[in-house]
Amino acid sequence: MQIATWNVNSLSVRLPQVLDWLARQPVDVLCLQELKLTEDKFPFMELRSAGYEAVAFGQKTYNGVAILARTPLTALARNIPGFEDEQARVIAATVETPQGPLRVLNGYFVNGQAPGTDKFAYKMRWLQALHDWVRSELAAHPRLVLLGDFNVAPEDRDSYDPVGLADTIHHTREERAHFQALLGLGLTDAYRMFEQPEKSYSWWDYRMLGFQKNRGLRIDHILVSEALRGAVTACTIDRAPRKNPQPSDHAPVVLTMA
DNA sequence: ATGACGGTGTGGCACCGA
Repeated sequence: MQIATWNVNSLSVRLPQVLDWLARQPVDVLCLQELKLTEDKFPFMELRSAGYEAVAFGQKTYNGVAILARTPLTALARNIPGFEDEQARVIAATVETPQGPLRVLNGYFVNGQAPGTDKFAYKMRWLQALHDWVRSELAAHPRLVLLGDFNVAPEDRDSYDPVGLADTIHHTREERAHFQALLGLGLTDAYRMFEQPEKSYSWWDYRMLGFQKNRGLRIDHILVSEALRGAVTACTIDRAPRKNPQPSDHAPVVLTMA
């Protein structure tokens, strides 16, 4: 089975590309971020016609997340329980698979703007709350994936300019420590389970020919629990949609499991 | 140092993203 994550930067604009991508990459589960729309505007019908049920947690203008699946989605959760948040950043659901239930936690992690700002402090609080929640989710659901737009480049090799961008947003010691803390719960960065091309990124700035020059960051991730790790057979970044007219600035990341 | 690109809103630019 395949499960993917894609920050679409406005689902209203990108829906045709999402449908086109699903037609060519009929993944079992697709997690979306940055819907930038409310649930009353979510394209449930169009996705159903394409063979996908969906659950969505939306917001006007900013944020918004959804899970699409070919099979029913149950045990829905919105945002991090117990963490007051005005922003729609997390949706979780359980998907039935031939191997048993799979818990899917889809997050649009806080950007954080710059160290020292209120937004960065919010990012730190948010990451701590996420960590505590993921620990309890893992205890209840051994077969679990945590995926989405993490807004963290975990290592220097995940950035096109680790020296010039050292200690800037996505690259700080604090953000990376939070990423490592998630791995410390028993999660594995599926992309790094395999040999990958050098300079592999999942996001490129729209400006200054960022994609053409491959000036990007790997900030979209799929983490798998210990119970799933042995079943993972591949993890890839699909750069093709970034070449579309009117692309999202992010590319989908795809996990394949036996 | 700044802006560059793209999306959204009730707009003629500002804000946000990463």
